[in-house]
Order: sequence, then C-alpha cells, then structure tokens
Amino acid sequence: MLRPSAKSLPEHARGRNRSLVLQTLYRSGTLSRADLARATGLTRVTISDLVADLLAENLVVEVGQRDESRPGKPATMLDINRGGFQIIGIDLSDYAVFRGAVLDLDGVVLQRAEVPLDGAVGVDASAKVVALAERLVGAASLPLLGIGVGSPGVVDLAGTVLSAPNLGWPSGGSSGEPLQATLAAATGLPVIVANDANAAALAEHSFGAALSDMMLVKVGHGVGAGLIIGGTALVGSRFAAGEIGHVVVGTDGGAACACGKHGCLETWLATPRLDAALAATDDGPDGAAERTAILRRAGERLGIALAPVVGALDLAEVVLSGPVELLDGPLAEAAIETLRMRTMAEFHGDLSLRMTALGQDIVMRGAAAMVLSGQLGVS
Amino acid sequence: MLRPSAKSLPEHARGRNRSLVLQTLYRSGTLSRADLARATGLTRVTISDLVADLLAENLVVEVGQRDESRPGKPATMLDINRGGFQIIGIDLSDYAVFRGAVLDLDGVVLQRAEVPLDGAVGVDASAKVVALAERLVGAASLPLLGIGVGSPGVVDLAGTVLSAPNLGWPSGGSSGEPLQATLAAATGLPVIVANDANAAALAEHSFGAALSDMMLVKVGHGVGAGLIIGGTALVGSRFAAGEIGHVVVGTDGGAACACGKHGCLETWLATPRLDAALAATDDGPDGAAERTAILRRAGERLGIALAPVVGALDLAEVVLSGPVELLDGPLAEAAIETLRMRTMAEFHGDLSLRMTALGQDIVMRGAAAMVLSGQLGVS
DNA sequence: TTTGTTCGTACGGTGTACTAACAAACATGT
DNA sequence: ACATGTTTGTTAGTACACCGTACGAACAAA
Repeated sequence: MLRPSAKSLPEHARGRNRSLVLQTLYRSGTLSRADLARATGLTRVTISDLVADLLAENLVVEVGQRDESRPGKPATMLDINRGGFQIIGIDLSDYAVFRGAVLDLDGVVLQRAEVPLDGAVGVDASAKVVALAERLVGAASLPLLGIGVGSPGVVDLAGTVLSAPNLGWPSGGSSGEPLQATLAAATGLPVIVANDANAAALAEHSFGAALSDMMLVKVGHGVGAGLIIGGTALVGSRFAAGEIGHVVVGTDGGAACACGKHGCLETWLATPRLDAALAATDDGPDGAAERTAILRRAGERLGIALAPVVGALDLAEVVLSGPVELLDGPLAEAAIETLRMRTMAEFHGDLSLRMTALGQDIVMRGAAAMVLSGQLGVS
Repeated sequence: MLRPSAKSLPEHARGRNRSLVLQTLYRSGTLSRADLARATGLTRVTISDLVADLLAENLVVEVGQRDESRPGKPATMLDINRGGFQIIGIDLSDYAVFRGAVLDLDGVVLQRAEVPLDGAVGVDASAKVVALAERLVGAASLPLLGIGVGSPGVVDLAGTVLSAPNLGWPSGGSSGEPLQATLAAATGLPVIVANDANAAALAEHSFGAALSDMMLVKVGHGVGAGLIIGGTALVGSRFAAGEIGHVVVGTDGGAACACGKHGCLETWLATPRLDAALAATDDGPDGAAERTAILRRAGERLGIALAPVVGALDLAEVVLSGPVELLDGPLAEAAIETLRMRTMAEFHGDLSLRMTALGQDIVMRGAAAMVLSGQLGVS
C-alpha cells in the first residue's frame, strides 16, 4: 500500500523548470536564453522569467555575447555562476582519518583538510567531524552552497546515522546520531549526510561516465555498494541498500567474519584480509603467481555475489572503487569473467565492469554532488 | 548522464492531483468532497473542481448522502464508478494455455476465457492472443477501461516483446513482437503489455498486502521475478529486470541447463525439474522424507540466489507465486531460513517470505492493475 | 540601403489553485 | 420552539505560471 502521496502545486512545476534550466546550463556550459528555450521546450518568455530569478539570486551570470558571428541579434550568453559558490565535501569512510575538501561547483577539489581519527568514537567522533567542517568553512574563499557528508553505515533520509559500529554511532544508547542536524546547527549551512558508497555512486553518476543503471562497489576495510537506478540513488526499505558486505558468498564455507557468520563477502574482499594474504606470499616468481591467484579468487567471489544482483536489476555497469593496486588487475578481470559466466549473456552481454576514474576523492566529490543536487536540483 | 528531462507544466500538476483524487477514492471507498480535501491537502474548492471533471467523464459517481448523522450540512458521498467500467487481463505465462478474464475495477474476476496454445509460435501465437482478447471484449458487459497483458520474456516500455523464446517471439527475424500495437489496432482500446512476473508483482502490490519494497518470484516452467522499489516497478536498463532464472547459484556445480550453463536457478527450482525429482521417490515414509529433502534443497538454492539481491536492495519482503503444493512448505521454509542465515540479521531481521494470496489469477489481476494505473493513475 | 534572421522583452490570455465569504442543512442546548 | 454552532459545497476574487503574439534591437547578406 502506498501512503497518500503529496498534492502537486503549480509552484512545484516552477521549481522543476527552474532546476531544469540550472541542470541544462550546468551540463552544457554557456547557453543563451534562446538556446535554453530550445533545449528545454519552454518558451523564450518563460526562460527569460526563470533566468531573471536566477540572476537575482546570483546563481546564474551573464558572460557577454556569443563569440561566433551569426545573422540576427547577438545572443547574451549565460552560465551557472561557477565562480560564485563553493561546496564542502567530507568523507568519513576511512578507518583512520576523516577527510574533507572545499570544491567548486564542477566538483574539482580546491583545498583539502583532514583529521586523524585516533580511535575516537561516539560523541568524540562527532566532535571531530564538526571541527573538520568548521575548518573547511573557514578555508572557503566564496559563499558556500552547503556541506555534504559521506558516512559509513546506515544513514536515513534526515541525515541521521542509524548504525556505524566502527565510529561508535549511535552513541549513548540513542536511536541515531543526528549528524546532519548537528552540522547544520554548528555551521548554519545546508547539510546533507548519506552513506559513503551511495555518495560514491552519485559521484560516478555526476562526474564520471556512469550510465543511469549502475552499481558502485566500494572496497576498503569493509565492503559496501551504492546503486543508481534510473538515475536516482536507491535507499532501501530500512535505508540499508547496498549493504552487501555481510552477505554470504558461495556454498563452500569460508573464513569466519566479525559478524559471526562464515564466508561473508568482506572475508573474501576487504583490504586487510587481502593485504594479509598477499603479505604471506614470498618474493619469487612462485609468490607472484600465488598473489595473482589470491586476487583472482577474490574477484571470483565478487562476481559470484554480484551475479544475482546484476541479473535481478538488469544492470549495465558495475564500477569498483578502492585501492587500485588490489582491485585493478586480476581481481577485476576475474570478477567480470565470473559475472559473465554466471548471468545470461543474451541480456547482459554488454555488461561492463571497470575501476572508477575518480580515485580517492570519490566520496568527497559525491558528497559535493549531493549538495549540488539538493540545493540546485542538478543531478 | 541524464538525458534532458521534460519540462513541467501546471497541467501536469493538475493531472497528478486528478490521479490523487482517484487514488484516494479508490482506496478509501466512498468519501465526500470535504473528506477528499482533508485527505489530499487540497482545498474543498479545488476538489470540487476536479470532481466535476471526473463526474463529467463518468469516472466518479455520487452515491447519495452520508448515512451517519452528524451536525452540519449532510455530505454527498462520492465513489469511483466501480459499476461503470471493466478491464481485460490476459496471462500468457503458462506454457500450454493463454488465459484471460474480464475483471471489475477492484480486480475481481468476473468471467474467464482461455485458449490452448497447441504449440503455436510466432505469428500464430500472436493471432491466438488477439482472438482471446476479442472474445473477452465481446464478453464484457460494461465499457472497457483497457486491456492488460502479462507476457513471458523481455518486454519494452512500448509493449513490444523483445524476446520470448517459448512463444517464438520475435517472429520472422523482426526486432520485436509489437503486441501492444497489434492489440490496440485490433480492439481500439488502450493496451498495456508487460513482463508476467512484473505484472504479478504489481498485483501483489495493488491487491495483496505487499510493502513498497518487494520482490515477487514466480516459479513455473521457468523462474522469473518482478521487483517493486519504492512503490514502482523496476524495468532495468534493457527491460530485463527480474530475469534471474539463468543466474548460476552456488559454487558446487549443478545440473546442465538449456541455456548451456550449469547450476542455473531454473535447474534447481523450475517445476518440471522438481516434479521429476519428486516422482522418482517411492511411496513409503522414506520417500516422504526424501521429497521433503528435495524441496528443502530447492528452497536453499532460492535463498542463496536471493540473499545478495535482498542485501543489496534492502528488501523487506519476498513473495512467492507458483504451485502451492511445491512452494508452500519445506521449500519456502528452507528459503527464508537460508536467506536469514546469509544476510545481515541486524538489517534484515524483519525480512519476510511468504506465498502470494492471489493464487493462479495473479498475472491477470496484475495486468488489470497495469490498466488501472495507466488509465486512472491508480497504483 | 534593403531584406531577412535572431534575440530578448512587453502585453494579454488561459489555466490552476488559493483565500474569503456565504447559503444550505443539520444537531444540539436552552 | 428557537437560537446557536457545525459542516458542506459553492461563488467570487486573487496570485501565480506558462503560453501566444507582437515588437524593437541588432546583426548578416544581398
């Protein structure tokens, strides 16, 4: 049963058209009003009206006349005010440090900052996040559009972390760590908090070359995933979509996991386990072959775990994020081979699996993309 | 990258509010205009205006004054014109017969019809569908809202069957069997064609007790699934969402499948395989234990295949559809046990798996729900 | 210079939903 | 019996969003 959905007012339509203009400008770079009218299907009159609003809010600027020489009155070109705002993105997914950055509207990192975690949990961890955010707010050289945070664990739509064991959240027996509310109160800025893997998936979708049905698998101390379905992030019935780290893989046992089960995806794929297994090999050519075998086995397990998901969701693309030296090679090759072998070639023949091109900054940039989407409607 | 999304006009808002009124009325039964205003958040004035349109179209009727005695002017009650229209639902998922029915707006089957398939494929199969539809159109006693069809295979959003090997579609080297266009041309009615398992999932969501994040697994000659995410059906990047029948399950081999692989979900779960395995047991108590073991093994495989999907999508509910005597018992029990053992209890503890209560008519009723949703916006 | 094109804006009209106000019809308290 | 208060559905007027038309400005090409 659906809950009674919301009524729809004309002003909502206005808001969507406003976002449509911003989004078109964001993607295409500079356009004239007439260009926008052609691109959106709205009339020049309506575009002029919307653009007037956006100019007044300083979100859009006029950038002179069109260079190219054409018949008719020369067009005055518009663009998103790219030099007018900045965004703060924060990545809490590393087990040792909180990373953050000031980014521009195109998701380019302008200035970095980080705070060592030093084993802080609960309220201490929250305090470190707030301190990092405030430092970054001070470091910004332009008005800020907002703060985006990618946190490990389960995060609800209000930006409350419901469960992040490694960070000791929620702390003190509360039902959730209200990170979004805390940061908003501390900085007075719009704040969006979401799961780290979901943020990464959004980054890949916004700044990478990702299609609109995609899964991003983030491998680190744990293993998580973010899903983009039809261009929007999947949240799940309990905000736990993408939590595949503790799904058991295969029917042949496996190592014991911290969660109490055996053969979880994390026991095959998490970086500490992989590093330990690789370190136990020797230096000679035999060792090299063994290391390749270890990585291939991990990739196979990933393929085994993903096959039902790829089949059920009819995904076109799987993207990996994490240590390149571990993932990008035998592991990724074995994963895509396994995936192809275990799904229906007829449907998923053009399935692709690749590393992200966004590197270490993917969560921060995804956090920035969330702000962009939340404040401007650009996605 | 998103393609440029569509502009949003005030009349679209109007359409949504119109659907909102219909939907509220559809779910709650009879309501007054003032009740509708309270339920939707729109004003009485706007509701009156919308209702006037719907009365003129005969989609809504006034059904006298409120029985209950209250202060104030007595309310004139409204309802969807349940006695004013009928729907045709057609189920092509059985390997031997095409089934169809005339249904009322509540999805109740009023009159049935079926056509033996007799091995027809390609254009012959299409002709049988058209004949069945025309017979049902003649059998309807009220104006028809439209025709819904649940077909096996991959069906695109235009109702063209891209691939249904058992029915020989697409026929004659064409790229797809345009079933929706063919039926619309033959009957002059609105037609919606979709995948059978997706239709079943929609039925469970509309007429059953399903939550808004759900997976329906349909077991028959093949195995397919339909997914409801956030209240809407998932289609997939190639319209092949839910095609899990040929995903390999487990890491210990398995029987050979018609698709060329080994250990596909269908080899464990499809009814012909199960029936054959069960028939090979003897009649005594040893045979009964063996039959239970066979069913449990099948259930375990289902659980193994679904665990990554349930984990990745954070599903709250899995529903089974198919032969009750096979599914509802050891198989379902083993499936939910396996599912719980292989996913994170913390997140998915309240995961449930159950048989559908809609029985054999589930696809036809889902097809009717598609028409209801397409024509009235009721979902 | 003339012609045709393109751009951006001004004006008026239509559609949507809102607030305010009101008459009708009822229950209830005195 | 009668006044009072409540609820319903409608009318009238307003605000907003978008559209079509029309127009002046600015340019290229002939």
